[in-house]
Amino acid sequence: MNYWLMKSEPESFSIDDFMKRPRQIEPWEGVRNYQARNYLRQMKLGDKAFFYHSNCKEPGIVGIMEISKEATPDKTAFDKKSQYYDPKSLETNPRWFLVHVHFVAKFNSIIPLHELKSEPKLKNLALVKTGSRLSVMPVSEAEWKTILKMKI
DNA sequence: GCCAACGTTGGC
DNA sequence: GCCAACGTTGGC
Repeated sequence: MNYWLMKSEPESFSIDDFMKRPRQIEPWEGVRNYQARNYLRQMKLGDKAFFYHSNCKEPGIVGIMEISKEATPDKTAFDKKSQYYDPKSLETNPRWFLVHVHFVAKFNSIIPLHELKSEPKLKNLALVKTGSRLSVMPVSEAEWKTILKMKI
């Protein structure tokens, strides 16, 4: 099994929004970065991912989700009315992909970014490297376990 | 294929 | 809201 970390801005989609969804299966739309896209395409059914809140008052890891469907074309790229529309992504040759995820757990408390940064075992995690803007990134099994131990 | 200009991300 | 550090675009 592979492990991942995926960012979401809580103002558009938070862990609480995720919990409230009755079927709790969501398309992870709108990734428009090639490196992140390539990671999405590597994801396998049953892989687990940390849910990370970005661009907010308290950035950090807030829970866990699981990949419920492997990569398929992100159809919002074909939709002129979508904020994620990309005229260069053609239905005959899609540029952007998404995975579907389902909710697994919300942590009792956030693991804040500053704690992740101060943990030496996580120094290779893309998230804590200066200037990293990746919204989808791999997490090693060792890093996954380290982060789980940081929960209160 | 270089690289300046521009747009975006995301912590602070 | 600021702005550094990125990624992308497009002229040449």
